[in-house]
Amino acid sequence: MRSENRTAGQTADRTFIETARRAQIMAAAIDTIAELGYGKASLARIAETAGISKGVISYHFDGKDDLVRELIAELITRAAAYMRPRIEAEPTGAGMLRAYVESNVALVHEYRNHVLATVEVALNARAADGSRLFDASVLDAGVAAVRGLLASFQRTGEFRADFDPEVMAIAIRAAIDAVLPRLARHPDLDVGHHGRELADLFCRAAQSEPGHPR
Amino acid sequence: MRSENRTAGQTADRTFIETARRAQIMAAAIDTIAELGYGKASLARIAETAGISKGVISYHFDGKDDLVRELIAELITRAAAYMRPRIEAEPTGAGMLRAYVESNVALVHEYRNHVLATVEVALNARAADGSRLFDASVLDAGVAAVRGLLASFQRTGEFRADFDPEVMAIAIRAAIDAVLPRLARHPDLDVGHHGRELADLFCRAAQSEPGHPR
Amino acid sequence: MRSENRTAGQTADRTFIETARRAQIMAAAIDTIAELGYGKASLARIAETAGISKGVISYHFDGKDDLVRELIAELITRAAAYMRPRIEAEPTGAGMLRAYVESNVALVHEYRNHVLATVEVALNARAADGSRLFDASVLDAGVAAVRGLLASFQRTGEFRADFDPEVMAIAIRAAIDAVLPRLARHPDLDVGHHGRELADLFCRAAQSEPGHPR
Amino acid sequence: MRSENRTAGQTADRTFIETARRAQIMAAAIDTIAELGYGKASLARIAETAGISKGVISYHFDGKDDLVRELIAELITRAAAYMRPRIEAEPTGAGMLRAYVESNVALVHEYRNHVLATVEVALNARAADGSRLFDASVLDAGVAAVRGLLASFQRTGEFRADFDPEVMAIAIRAAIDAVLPRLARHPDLDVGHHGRELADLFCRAAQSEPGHPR
DNA sequence: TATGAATGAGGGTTCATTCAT
DNA sequence: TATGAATGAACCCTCATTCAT
Repeated sequence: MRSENRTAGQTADRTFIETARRAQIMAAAIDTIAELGYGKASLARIAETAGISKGVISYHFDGKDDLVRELIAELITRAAAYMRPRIEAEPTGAGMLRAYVESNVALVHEYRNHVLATVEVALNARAADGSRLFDASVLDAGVAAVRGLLASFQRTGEFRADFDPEVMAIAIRAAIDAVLPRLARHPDLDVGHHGRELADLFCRAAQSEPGHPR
Repeated sequence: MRSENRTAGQTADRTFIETARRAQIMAAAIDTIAELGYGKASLARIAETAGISKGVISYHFDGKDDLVRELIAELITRAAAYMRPRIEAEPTGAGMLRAYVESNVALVHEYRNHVLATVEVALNARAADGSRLFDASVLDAGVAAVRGLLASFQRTGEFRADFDPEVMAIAIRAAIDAVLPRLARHPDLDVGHHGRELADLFCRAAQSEPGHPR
Repeated sequence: MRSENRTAGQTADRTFIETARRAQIMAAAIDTIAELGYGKASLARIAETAGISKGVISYHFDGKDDLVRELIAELITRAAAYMRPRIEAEPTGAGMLRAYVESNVALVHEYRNHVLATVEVALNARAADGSRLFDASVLDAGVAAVRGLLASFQRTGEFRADFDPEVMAIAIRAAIDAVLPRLARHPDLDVGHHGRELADLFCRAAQSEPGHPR
Repeated sequence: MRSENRTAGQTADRTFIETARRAQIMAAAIDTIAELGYGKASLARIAETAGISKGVISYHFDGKDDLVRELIAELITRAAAYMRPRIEAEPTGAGMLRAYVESNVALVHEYRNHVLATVEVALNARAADGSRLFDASVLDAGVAAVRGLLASFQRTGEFRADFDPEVMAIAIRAAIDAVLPRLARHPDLDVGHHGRELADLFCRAAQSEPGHPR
């Protein structure tokens, strides 16, 4: 019944009530971590937020690590479902890059607490020996995707050939990730404007010609 | 001898041995936090790294909060000393922007663990009630400085007028800050190249003309 | 399940086992404080006395302060239940005064350790800044009650009018409170005799007439 | 040089400067204990009050226990010097009793902090194993002195024969000791009035005849 | 004589986890 | 399934004491 005993395909075996409980607990964890940070988000507080007893969490999840692991996995799934169609609908490189940036910023806006919690977990969760519970493969994957996009349109000539796609990919991801803490402190941030400005910025930096962004 | 009793000017009152011990403890704290993260960097472990007893830290610092506060303050001091002359030596906006980015990246490279530790602390240190121990004013200050630089050269016409200097400032700071975790995982990263590429990127995005970066 | 979340009425919500544990812990605390004094009665020692782990106390009580607060509250409840009916059964002022003194002395005798612990706590418990955790309102309340009794029978003329009821009330409470440490050192003290003698003493001092004590 | 190596007679051997230091430290200890209580009066705080380093105390006294021992001893000496001549000047039993009570109350008033500190120490100072550092012999001695006074005038017939001098002695000491905490909370207490009232009270209770106090 | 420095034990508290019910 | 109960380790901090200078 604990998730450790499952392979991906077994997810469907879960009872309705168990699925609901897990969702409830994860939602509580997300909000608690988003508010208090990973370090202060004890199981006791998460349980309190969820209005359940502490033991339930241990029952449904294989410990705190398992809980946060699932939390991250779910955000990734959501992000892919949200962004991929928007990107793939674009024919040009600039369009795809713009779609990537804007849809990602929108995602951050929409799933604010979830993203916040994920970042908290990814940055802070550590095993007993101090090693990172989540290596940076998640982040690396994001960078790699962007780099691939950039590089492929460098090859078509739509993007300049004289920039390092790796460096720009890192910068793009960083700029997107920076929206979150900004948003946390300035809740009335104009997210659409911010997304468009970022897309402009990187399109202008990436495109070959004198540049007619947008 | 605790730091709480001191004003800035009193720093000089410290014994030679106390200064040495404080430096030793801070160095140990920096390395420990950089390696294990803020959450796992207990005073016990810091003391172990320093090869001293746990109580010594309490003797020289007014608790863990005081220690990390000093740690941050020192990095800021170092950063200013390192970057400011390099920036102010440049006559043009593009030069200053480039100097800002490159010197900051170089700083991150040179004081890697110190920067890592500072970021860990700034992101994670929380009070008992969950509120941030260090508000984002430090980060905001960095953003504000860059935005000021950008805006002033927008007014001179050297930089384009049609971008939001706030958004670009955020992006610049984010891109620089992203070097650190990258460096942590790829120690052989070509920092000089990375810094130049970033400078190119943002100069190209900011400058008015068809663009002749560098 | 911590007491902080309860109002007075919620006491009944407690599990049977929790009620039992709380009682056990309080009993252990009472004995430990009575034996070692407040200062030496650490949670570790109290837990040891109770034969449980230290954490259990934190589980059932909201910290040490909460534990000792409850301890005091319970003694006050017990004292009132014990003394009030005995006092109110008396028709005359001298009778009430005598009942007050004798029943209080008897109470001290019967709940020796509990009273000892309460006095230890009331006198010694301090907050981190040195301020008293329990102000003297408890003691003042006792003095005020006695003073009221004295004054009311001064008005009826049964008691002399030429003494300060405040001063005598203080003396009465002090004389009663002094029984405790005496008892601690001389366990075979004749408590009944002591109570009667004290009652005689203060009746003789208070009564108007040439005095026919008892 | 530490006091452990001294017999009573060696006190005179002390350097002038040492005597001064000891007095300074004791004064600081008295004030600190009076303000914060024994439990919170760490050597560090006492040293801070005295404006000296912590080590000095360890140098002049054989640890904290030794310091507080001296503190008590000195108060006893002072008390005897203060009260004895006043008592012995009285010819009658009632006069002596009155002188005892009033001079003792006056002493408490005059050496308020010193008495407060002594009480704190006597009540709370414990050895590592929890045993009292100061047994109650000090207090017992006070009770015994009063009991002797009462009993001797019971034999002369000046005092009634039908009260237990032990019980009354305990009550008298307790009433006097109660002045201190009262005074601590009501600094403007009329000490002279309080002392006279107490003397009246006990004289009236003790004297043989229909009672003409004083 | 006096100081600053360092220690190590013990303080209260929080926490993830386990377990019987 | 879910709960309350209990544990024990680790946390930060304070303290009396020791020691070299």
